[in-house]
Amino acid sequence: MANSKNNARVPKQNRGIESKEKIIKAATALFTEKGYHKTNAMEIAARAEIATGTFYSYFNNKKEVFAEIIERIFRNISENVLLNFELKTQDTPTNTYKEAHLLAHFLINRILSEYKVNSKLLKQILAMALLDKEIEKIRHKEEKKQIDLLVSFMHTYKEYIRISDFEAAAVLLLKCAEEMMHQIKFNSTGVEKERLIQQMEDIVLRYLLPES
Amino acid sequence: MANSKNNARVPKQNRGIESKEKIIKAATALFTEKGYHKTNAMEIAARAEIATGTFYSYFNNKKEVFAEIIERIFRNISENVLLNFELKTQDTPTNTYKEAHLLAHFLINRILSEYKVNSKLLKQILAMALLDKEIEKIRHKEEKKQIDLLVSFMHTYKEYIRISDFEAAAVLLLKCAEEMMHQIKFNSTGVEKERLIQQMEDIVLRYLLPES
Amino acid sequence: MANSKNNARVPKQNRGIESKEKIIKAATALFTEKGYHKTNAMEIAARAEIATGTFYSYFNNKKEVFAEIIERIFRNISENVLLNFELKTQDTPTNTYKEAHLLAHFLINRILSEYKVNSKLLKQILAMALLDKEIEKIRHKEEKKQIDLLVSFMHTYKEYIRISDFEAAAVLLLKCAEEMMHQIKFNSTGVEKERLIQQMEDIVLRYLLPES
Amino acid sequence: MANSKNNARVPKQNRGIESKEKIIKAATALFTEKGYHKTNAMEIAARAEIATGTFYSYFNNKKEVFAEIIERIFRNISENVLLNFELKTQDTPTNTYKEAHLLAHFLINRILSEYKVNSKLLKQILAMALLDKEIEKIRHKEEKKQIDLLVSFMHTYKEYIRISDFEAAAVLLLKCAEEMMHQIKFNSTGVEKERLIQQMEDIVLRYLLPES
DNA sequence: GATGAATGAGCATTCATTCAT
DNA sequence: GATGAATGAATGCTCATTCAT
Repeated sequence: MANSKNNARVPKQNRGIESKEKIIKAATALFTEKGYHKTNAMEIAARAEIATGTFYSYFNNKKEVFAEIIERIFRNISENVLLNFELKTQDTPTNTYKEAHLLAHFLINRILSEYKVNSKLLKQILAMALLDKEIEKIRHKEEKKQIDLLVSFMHTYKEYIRISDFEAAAVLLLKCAEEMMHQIKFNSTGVEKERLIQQMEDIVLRYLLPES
Repeated sequence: MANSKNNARVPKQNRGIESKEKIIKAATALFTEKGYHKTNAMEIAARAEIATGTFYSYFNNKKEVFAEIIERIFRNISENVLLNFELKTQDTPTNTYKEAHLLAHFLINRILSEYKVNSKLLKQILAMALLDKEIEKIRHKEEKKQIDLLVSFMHTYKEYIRISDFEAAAVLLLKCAEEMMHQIKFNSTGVEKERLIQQMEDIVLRYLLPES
Repeated sequence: MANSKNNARVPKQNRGIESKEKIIKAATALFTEKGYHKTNAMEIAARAEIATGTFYSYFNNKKEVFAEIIERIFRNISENVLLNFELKTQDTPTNTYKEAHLLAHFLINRILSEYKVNSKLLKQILAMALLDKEIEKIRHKEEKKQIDLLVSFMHTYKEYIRISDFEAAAVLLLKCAEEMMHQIKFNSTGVEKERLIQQMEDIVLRYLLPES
Repeated sequence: MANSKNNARVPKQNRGIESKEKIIKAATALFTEKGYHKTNAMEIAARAEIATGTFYSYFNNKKEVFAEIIERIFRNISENVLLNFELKTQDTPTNTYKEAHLLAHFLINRILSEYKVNSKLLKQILAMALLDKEIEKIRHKEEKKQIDLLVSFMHTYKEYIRISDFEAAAVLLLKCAEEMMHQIKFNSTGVEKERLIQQMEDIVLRYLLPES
């Protein structure tokens, strides 16, 4: 496991890049359909229409493919978030209320739009982040980015915000928004999406905005 | 899988009850130490100092032990919560502010005290609830209980509370508190426990209490 | 297997006889439903509503129960056959043709009426007689009886019969009749019962009777 | 059982074909020596000098090897029978008696020559055809072929034959011949081969030929 | 480089049989 | 005598990984 030889090939020719892409595509499909634990390397290779041996020239094991998949997903998300953030901050803000709303919308919509990820695959990612140190690390890196972004966002509007511990606030608000999103995606409690979003907005506004 | 014979032995003699307890104790230890997936039935039996066959007379497979373990944990938690709730509501409340504080403390402390569960085992439970339908069901049942309890709590103090969608509020607040607890337990972001609790309290008070 | 201790208890008290009967009844049901190989001792005991240990005080293993069951079945059959035979031979025969018909009917009806045994259990018995020496021996003993009976029957009417090798004839006719019965019971070829019986009669008459 | 993954490898390289043949050879030997039920997959693999896993890449379980073995045996038999049949019918027949004799010999000799199969293996096949639906199906397919062939044979000589229900006749004659063969092979009654064959011929001739 | 056959340790599960109560 | 819990060897099957072609 830990002492796996680090000899996974980095493809430089087109054929190699193609094979790697085929593996990742096949693995994503299988992890989504059957879950990470019930998928095995031979199966991924078969679905990717390559030989078992070829799989092992690109990845040392199943976990590496999974890691690569979630890194790509997170990279995608981060790019979208950054884009979103820049768009929002380009607008010249005029009043407090609008700012706060922006913030709330930022949180909610970003999270919602981010996780376009297939719900089954998302469950696999969340579970693996709990079970495996390496996957956990990848997820934490991503979360750190989001927190930093939110903290810097708060800084931009700090004069309109009633709280001061931006970091703790960012952690709680992001986690709360994320959980709201899971509730909606996994639909575990049966409370409707609209009601959750409305209350989430209310929480954010009341928490961040001073008495008007 | 689905067609597992429903022939798990129900111990009638003292010896049998002892064996079952030994299995659950050993399994809990191993799931905590090595995680669910890296633990196997033979190992549990060995640790419990019983034969492999004995394991399979009490449980049809590893998952059933896991299910029994978390059901016990949740039963424990529910009992504690109920106790806590009854103690709090016996006090004769005098003013709004105190009520809200009670609510906030209720949320935070309950969650904190609840999850005395070993952090590693907790991760296993959370992960399995994402990966396995049956474990998910057990967890959802528990969450439903907690939501209902919080909703009924809000009803008791409804005249002091500014919001009206108690159900959506309960879901969000519980999830947010739970996530805060996970942040503290798993210490992923490095923000200190006290700061998180303080902000959490602030969120709850601002969200629930009207302008004073 | 072979060196199993011969310590199966012979029940002398009523309770013991009852238990043994319960075991045989339960085993018969299970062998019929699930087949011999998929039935196990614990299951028989459970169905008989006795303890596993009790099973082993009456029988040394599963095969012994099976042997006892088929011995009883064969004893039953033999008694019926003998009865049938005696009834037929009491009639004072008057002409050749009638005798031959009697013989044909004897063969056909006896076989048909004999094997009232459940078709699934019959398959198990036939298979076990092929797979296991001891069961084979029990079956052969039974077949020997039937052959002897048929041979003695032929002797009684020898003046009307065109053949002389009674033993070989008995073997072939019995086997042929038995197979006809299996065809009817297991319905493998789809040829109707009546057609098979008619042709069987024809075979017997032509074979045994001289030109009239 | 029923939901066995249909992933038995079809060997493409020479090495693979060799392995599959080695498995079938080893399995045939073991089924013959020890019987189907007392043989297990690991043992077959060991005898074939391959790894357990290799066994399972070519067959999903023990039964599949058995099925393949008997299918090959039956294919062989069918080819021989067809050949035999064609040779016989090429001769220009001249009289009734000779035809009937041909038929009798066809039945007897074909059955005898067919079952060159090892007697122990034959017992296993017969038993499994009684115990297992899939094996039963394979055997029935083979029997159907033989019946059809015999019926068409009777048609060719229908003017010399006294009976009209060819299908029922074919079933009974084949079954009777088969049982005779088993008597000879398994030698259960002690009646000599020659006597049985002579009576069998007599049965067939009397049954099929009209009074001359 | 790619292939896919082979490996074999590893794991889940069963069940005939024993034996303490 | 009866009980039923305990045993543990046996077996079916999987799959990550290697390596000859």
